[in-house]
Amino acid sequence: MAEKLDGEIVNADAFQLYRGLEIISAAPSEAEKSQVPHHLYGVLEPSIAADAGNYLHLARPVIADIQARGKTPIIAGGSGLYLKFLTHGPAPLPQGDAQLRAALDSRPLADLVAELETLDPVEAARTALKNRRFVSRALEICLLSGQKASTLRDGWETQTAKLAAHLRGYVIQRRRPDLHTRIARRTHAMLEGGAIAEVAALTGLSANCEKAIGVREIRAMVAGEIDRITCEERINAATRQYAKRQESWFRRELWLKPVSME
RNA sequence: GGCGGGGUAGCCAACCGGUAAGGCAGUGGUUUGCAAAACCGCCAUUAAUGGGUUCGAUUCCCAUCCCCGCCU
Repeated sequence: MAEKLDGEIVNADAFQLYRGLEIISAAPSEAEKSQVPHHLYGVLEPSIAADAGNYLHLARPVIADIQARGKTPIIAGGSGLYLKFLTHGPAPLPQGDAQLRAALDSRPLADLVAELETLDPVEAARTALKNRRFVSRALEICLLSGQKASTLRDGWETQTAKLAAHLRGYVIQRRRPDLHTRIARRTHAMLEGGAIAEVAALTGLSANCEKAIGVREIRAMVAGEIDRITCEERINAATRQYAKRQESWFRRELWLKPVSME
């Protein structure tokens, strides 16, 4: 596609962004990368924890540069939130603060909920209060900005409707059985293709990268806690669940056209 | 062949006379700043099979089949 459109590929996968996770994140191979220009693959140290905002700062200039050269940027990847930042822009909300998060993480959820309810009842009412992440972020916005998260969000939400009309996008769809078979094949190939050595070589991972599918599973196998079969099956299961969440996410991204690969 | 233990959803598993916990997997969903994350909903009218006891059994009894352990 990139060759036909005289395009260049820009990564939109949260984990392929990192150096050292290539195998486990199924990043493009050297051969693929030499075929057509690829951007934002392996550009971050796995010790740093990037977020969607950081990604946007990285991606915008790269995309602008491609366009300035008269080429077509082709954004590829599966991190729905990152992609949405690209298409909708960032909301005027404060960036996450590691120290504050650590402090919030040490408190009981009920405590955070109570504080959010007094600080910003409107936001509390529309937040999934069982989800610590969401409660914590809402609270973080209030504490960092000194304003109500609900107010900041409302101002932005109204602008999101007008999505740039020049965007064109596709979601690849496969039937579940096929998807599951391919996942199993992919996992097997990873383990045969150096994933174990790759994980063994990783040190000082950010809490973020620690979550990459395969890291925990392969470590457990190397430590002798689980056998190879179990390791493979756990990675498969985690990948299947991830793929399902991607389907859910992209299903409501109406500008994306489904392309069935039966 | 004998003795003992056991057969509960795809897998693991609890309850054990009053009408099937939980976990995993699966499935649907939430989602603007940890997102390959975090969280939420759904998911056995049915307990190896057949018979009996009982107002009522997955739970008690009998038979059969199967599995595991020990003995021969």
